[in-house]
Amino acid sequence: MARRTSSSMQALLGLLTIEPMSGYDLGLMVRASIGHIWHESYGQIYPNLKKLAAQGLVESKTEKQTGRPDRRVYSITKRGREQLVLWLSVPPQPEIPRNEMLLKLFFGAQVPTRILVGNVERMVEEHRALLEKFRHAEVEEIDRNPQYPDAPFWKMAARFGQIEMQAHLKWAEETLRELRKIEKQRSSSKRTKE
Amino acid sequence: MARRTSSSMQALLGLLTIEPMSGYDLGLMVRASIGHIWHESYGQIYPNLKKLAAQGLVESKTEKQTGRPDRRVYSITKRGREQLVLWLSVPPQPEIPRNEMLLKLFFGAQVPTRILVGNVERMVEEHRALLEKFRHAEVEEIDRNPQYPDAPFWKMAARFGQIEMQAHLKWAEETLRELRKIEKQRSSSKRTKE
DNA sequence: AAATGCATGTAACGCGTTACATGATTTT
DNA sequence: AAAATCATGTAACGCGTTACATGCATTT
Repeated sequence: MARRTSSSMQALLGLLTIEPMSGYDLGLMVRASIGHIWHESYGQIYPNLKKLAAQGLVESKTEKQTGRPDRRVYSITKRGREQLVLWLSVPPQPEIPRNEMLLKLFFGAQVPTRILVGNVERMVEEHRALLEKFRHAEVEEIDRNPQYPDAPFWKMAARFGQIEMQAHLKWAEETLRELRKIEKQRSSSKRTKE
Repeated sequence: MARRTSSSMQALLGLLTIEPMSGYDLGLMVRASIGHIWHESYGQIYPNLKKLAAQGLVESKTEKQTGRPDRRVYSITKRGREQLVLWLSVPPQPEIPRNEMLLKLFFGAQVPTRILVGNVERMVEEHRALLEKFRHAEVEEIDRNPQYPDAPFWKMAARFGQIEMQAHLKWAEETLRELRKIEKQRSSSKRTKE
């Protein structure tokens, strides 16, 4: 049996402690606010909300809206909170690493250096954009609720993202310098061969 | 259709550029040497090697051994190398984040602080152990082949791991301080209530 | 007129892990 | 005597993505 505690459902349960939300809202949230911590696709969200409801961990009511489709808003139940605390008390399993960019760099000797340079440069751009986006979203969210009991924990998670990204950017700079050195060496060794 | 370029097979193909290896060797390698970059389980490795062989991207020969089971050693073919270069030239897709530890911290208000402290402390221990392990493995591997064309790229990948882990440890220290502050606040507010 | 946003959902499929099976040898 | 190491493999299952379906309202 492949038992894995399905952290997907627990994540949804946790997010519903913040406030009642629809599946759509949850999707927006993982995309906009906590995207650097956790991701869920809608293909996961909707079925899992149903399952949570079947287990009595959340309950839903339909909100009629004019002009747009009805919203099915979920809120966490008392039993849901109890279940969440259980899950939160289990030590998190460490990440299993699968960094495609690093792997491709690891095999870098097989391809022209400019491809690797492009990869790293693209990563830098993406990182800068993400850093902006999440810093913005988090600062807003935290400052909107100054005395909120969640605020300090959100800040810690946000800090992780910032510190990690800074480290990645530092590495990227260092690596780009190295790659350009290799590029020069290769082109000069080509010249001496001719 | 869910087409995902199955980077698992490409990873195996890439590793076979280093030297011919058996499935068992590949498993050892991802566990010991490049474990912070990439992971594969044996349940993936063996079937994927078969598929690669069926496509003519690798070829195998059986090595008889006395006393222990025969080894099926795979080597990459010319077509395999061509295929690998194609894959290496495709921009890597960014990681999809799913950090269980961070997520649990994000919901930290729901549980006693000591649980979170425990989680972070466990992470620090794991990180220190990994840092040791991989630094060791990489230094060995790189220094064993000083003039090897792969060496500079392996170094870059190794540097990534080091820089990232340092950043994580820095964050962990900072976070432990914060958590202890919160712990004190909570216990003092409990006293004033009594 | 076409595209985007709001909103919920299902089906198909691929990927990956875990567990199991086998069996000899060496270490504890 | 039991456990670990070497070595290859298969089967079952869960997780997650992608693609598709629907349909109205607003924006371009």
